[in-house]
Amino acid sequence: MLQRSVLTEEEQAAICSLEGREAGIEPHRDIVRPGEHTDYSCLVVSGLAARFGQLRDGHRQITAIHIAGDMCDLYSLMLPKVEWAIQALSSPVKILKVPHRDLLKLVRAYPAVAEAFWRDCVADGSILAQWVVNVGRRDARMRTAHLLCELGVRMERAGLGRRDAYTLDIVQTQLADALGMTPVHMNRIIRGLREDGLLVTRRRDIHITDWAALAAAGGFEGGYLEYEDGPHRRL
Amino acid sequence: MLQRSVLTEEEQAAICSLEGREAGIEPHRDIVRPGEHTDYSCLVVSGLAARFGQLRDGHRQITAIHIAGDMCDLYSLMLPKVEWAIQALSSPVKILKVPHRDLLKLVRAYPAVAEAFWRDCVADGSILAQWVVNVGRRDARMRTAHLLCELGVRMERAGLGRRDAYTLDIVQTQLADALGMTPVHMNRIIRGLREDGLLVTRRRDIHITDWAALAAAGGFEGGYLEYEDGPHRRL
DNA sequence: CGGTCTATTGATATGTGTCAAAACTTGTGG
DNA sequence: CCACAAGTTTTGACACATATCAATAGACCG
Repeated sequence: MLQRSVLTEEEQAAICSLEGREAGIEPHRDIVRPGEHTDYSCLVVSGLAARFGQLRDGHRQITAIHIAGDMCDLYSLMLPKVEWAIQALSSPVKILKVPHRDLLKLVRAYPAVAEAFWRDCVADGSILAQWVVNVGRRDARMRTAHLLCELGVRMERAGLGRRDAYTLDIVQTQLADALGMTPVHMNRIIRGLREDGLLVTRRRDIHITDWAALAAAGGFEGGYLEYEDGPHRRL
Repeated sequence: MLQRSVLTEEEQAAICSLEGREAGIEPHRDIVRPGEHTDYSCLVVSGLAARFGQLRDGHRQITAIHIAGDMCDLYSLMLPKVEWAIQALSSPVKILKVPHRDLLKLVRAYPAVAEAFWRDCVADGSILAQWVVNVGRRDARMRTAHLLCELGVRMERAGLGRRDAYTLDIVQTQLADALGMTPVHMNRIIRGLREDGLLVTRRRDIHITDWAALAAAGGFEGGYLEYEDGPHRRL
């Protein structure tokens, strides 16, 4: 988040001085449960977390994938009653629970920090809007390519690998849940991408052998992930 | 937006004193163009506006429908480079363009106003997350029912009608663009809902004759549209 | 009263879901 | 180090929802 905003040293120090309770969450275990009032937000320290909605029949749709360094559930600071679940994905996830009380004290003391957090929520919303486009108007192959590109760019930016070579600790069924399709179909799509020489997977490692081709196959334009400084960031 | 947050009279007055340039936008005309840096956000005064993303092949996906009273493109206050378009829907739309400069001055003078705007962005994100679920995991009929329920609740809350009887100045093709489907299929789905006695349409008026049934058909649970006061809204 | 949108309908094509089973991994305990 | 269990990936055959193409009918507007 700190990359997205311009903050003074004092403000950065204030953020870093936040204390929280560390917790390790087992795969498939809830970090946040829907319908609850939460009084903390979580920083993902390591691993992957996913936010998702669930239908009565049990089908689930992942609405966000959070990587290390993401503040997940920052939304709840403004709307404490959450309507979704957040779970650890495949591996144990380490999170830091930061009480809302401390966060609010911080944002009220430093308006620029409030704006940084606010900007973070907006960035999350921009990705969400892309996901709507993805799921609504792209076919399975495009969707998959698009998501893999998005995750690559985000991973690289977070210092977790290169955009064309990163580790995604996630299972095909979960990928399918993020892309609104069936695990079976997910598998066939991935096979197709591999057969076309766009990517190689080994274990949980993704190696995009032809970035340009994958980006083209997904209609990926990374603009929505850029957060260049506007002229009016600071007072 | 003012309904979602608790503000003092002074703060409310400050918001209401914002001045902007009024403008009328013809149907299908852009309010905001993608790739631009904007220096204002828009309040929708009357009519409907839609935010959408576009694919190279021309297909579009609506990612938000803004009704009168909505602040559209508030996102751009935090990320001025917008990656989407916002257009007027079927009828002329009246908007009020409020310069970012004034908005920033306001939020920096009144932290509670900043939080109110921030909360507004988060509310938009909550709807967006629901749309991902909608498009990703519900079939055409459910999706349609769900959206009609959502719009009903939002219309009612905005004082623009009743949840089961409101005017939606929108064309079937645009509804299809919001739901990620074909105009032809959209038409068949609406016919189905009518034949099942769930709703009646006349002109642009929607009359939901059996709210409970429509909500059930859409798996609609309005929780994500509720913004009850948390205990820590004010200092 | 003709022209341009919009809504409606039909026939057919296709992408994706569903069901079912086999092959492969990974981890665990003997 | 092997054997087994549980989870994951892969494959096939088939069903079904939705897209596509094409045409007609109706609404609205100048």
